[in-house]
Amino acid sequence: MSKQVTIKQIAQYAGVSEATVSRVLNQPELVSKQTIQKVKDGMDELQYRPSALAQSMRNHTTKTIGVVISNVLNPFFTTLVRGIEDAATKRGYSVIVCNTDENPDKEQRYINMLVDHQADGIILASTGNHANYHSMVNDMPLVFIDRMPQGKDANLYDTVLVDNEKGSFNAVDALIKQGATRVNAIVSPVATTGTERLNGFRKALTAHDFPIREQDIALDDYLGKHTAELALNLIQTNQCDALFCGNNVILMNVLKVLKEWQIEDMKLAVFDDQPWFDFVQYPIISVDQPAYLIGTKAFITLMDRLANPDRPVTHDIVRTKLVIR
Amino acid sequence: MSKQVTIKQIAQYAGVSEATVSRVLNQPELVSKQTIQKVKDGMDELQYRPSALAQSMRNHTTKTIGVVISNVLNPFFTTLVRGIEDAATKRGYSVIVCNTDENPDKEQRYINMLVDHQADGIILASTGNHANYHSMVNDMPLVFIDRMPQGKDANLYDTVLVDNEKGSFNAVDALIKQGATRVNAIVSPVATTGTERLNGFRKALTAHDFPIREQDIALDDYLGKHTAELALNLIQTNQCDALFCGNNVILMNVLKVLKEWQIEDMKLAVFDDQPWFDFVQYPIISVDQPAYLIGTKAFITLMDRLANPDRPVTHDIVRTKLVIR
DNA sequence: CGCCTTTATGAAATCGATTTCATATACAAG
DNA sequence: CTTGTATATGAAATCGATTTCATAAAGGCG
Repeated sequence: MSKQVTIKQIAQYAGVSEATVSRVLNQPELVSKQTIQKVKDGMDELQYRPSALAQSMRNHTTKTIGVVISNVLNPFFTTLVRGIEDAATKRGYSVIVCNTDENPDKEQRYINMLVDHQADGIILASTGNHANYHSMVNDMPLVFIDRMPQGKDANLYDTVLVDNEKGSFNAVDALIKQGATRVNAIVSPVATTGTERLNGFRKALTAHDFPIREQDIALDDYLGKHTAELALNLIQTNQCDALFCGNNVILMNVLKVLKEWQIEDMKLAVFDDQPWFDFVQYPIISVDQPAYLIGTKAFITLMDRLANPDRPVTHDIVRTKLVIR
Repeated sequence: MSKQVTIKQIAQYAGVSEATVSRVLNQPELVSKQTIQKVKDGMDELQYRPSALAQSMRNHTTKTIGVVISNVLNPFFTTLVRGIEDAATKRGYSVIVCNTDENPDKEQRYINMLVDHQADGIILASTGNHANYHSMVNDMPLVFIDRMPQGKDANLYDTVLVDNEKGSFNAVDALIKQGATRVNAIVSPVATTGTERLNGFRKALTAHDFPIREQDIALDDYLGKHTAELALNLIQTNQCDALFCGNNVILMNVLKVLKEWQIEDMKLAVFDDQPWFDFVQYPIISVDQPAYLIGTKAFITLMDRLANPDRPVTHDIVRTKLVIR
């Protein structure tokens, strides 16, 4: 702080103007060999590092992007974030991560913050409750991940999503093929993913001529406060022998119930895969989403958009993989 | 980008100087009621948001901190980061997360980047290979977490750590009390934590009059490429009946080996606790670190330091909790 | 009514870079 | 020796805010 070395001091040291110092960094071909040397000596001597702040100010680019997700504690998002960060770092970008906890107000605040900081773009797993993103971000590029954007601006933006319906279909289909006779579901109604996963669930039942009973479906709240209760209710009143969980958080809560009530016989399927599923006593069927890949793809999409703001909107759907245990 | 509304336009709209607009935001008591109203109308009308960049430039504070950890994919660090972010958000700070993958060069680059961006401070889980942090960060406040700083600058900085030795001691002690007759260990030699955890392991053995055999100890590399191999080797050649794992990543790899080789009888203990340990067929003994708390404490320590740069260095050690299953 | 203090405001400097425009020197061609 | 063209450099404007300093108007007091 006190010791911040500026371009001015380098100029002074080398006996040249600030413009020349700047040129040494940005267009050295315009500067004579000897001057370059003098300036570089000064930079080494004084340990000069240009202020990224001042550069951003002048250049109108911060080399920073925002990532707005619901929660880094969810390993799906963590992996996704890591994918983004690795890609970003390679291209000299920094990443600011924001957790919305599925709270639209928080999402709003974070987006404002990112706009204020002039992030070059935002990658967003939307809570889905903002009608008008465009007015919020003011031409800043936005890439939607994981959840479909909603509202009238929806088709203005690039997306990188997974095929929730198909993934869920496959998982439930596998449950039934493994002999399940009554499959229940717990999904989170947050954003678009819950609905789509439920559609897959329904279609799989139908494909096997199973009746669709609404009491076989429970809608979880995001925070998971009542998941255990809901699960227990399904299990006890419906006597189901298989449960489809809409995400890894739900599965975790279901496992708690099973353990607590010592329920040994239950077929489980879940959207999203985690390494530790291998070690659980139940043979968990899971839909593996390429979270890391979604991250890198989203970043690349964002870069493309920055390079070419007027190119047509892209909608990328990445493939899921069914894991049967 | 194109539409960025500046203070100038508000000034124009309200027919006042830029200084006055700025005062409306920062010292409204100096401005007359009517003028405030005019200016605020302008802000609403044009949807003005001050450029955080320009403010940072002028105020020499970015309201941004850096968090440098080895890997967000490690749930311990994720939880820690979440603790930091929640605390930071409450105080209006943004967080930039950086993954070093235990690579000192990456650490170096990220710290440089944060210095360039004039972060207000850094929270750092050091790889431990930098002799001279002070020359790198140039008076920027630094809080070390998880790992002890090393080198000659070590005692210049605030720390928030856990008692690795005691935690490990308790875990190994518990293994033995559960009947283990030969306990082996796999730890990561990265940073200071590995050594400390190993010390705890040794002391526990000694306390029970167990001999300490060096072939009972394996040093893992961080990336975990050879963990499985090492584990298998310990198990097969030493015929151990209990394994102490230095962190959750190591445990995961050990579980893979046990599963692959269908080894059912193995007592396990691990430093760090994860929710899913509850569902694994082995009754895992774990040392629960309050990761979230470490995060919030680190952030608060950083804020204290910023508020009072000359206050004495603090060394906070948070308590671990033994979880026996 | 003249002087002094408050109150309200603006002009200009500043933060640390980049870039445009002007200028000075060196060298080549006529 | 003059003119023209590269080549190398600096002065000043700029990015969008904040703050100091100066000043003008308004109000209080003897």
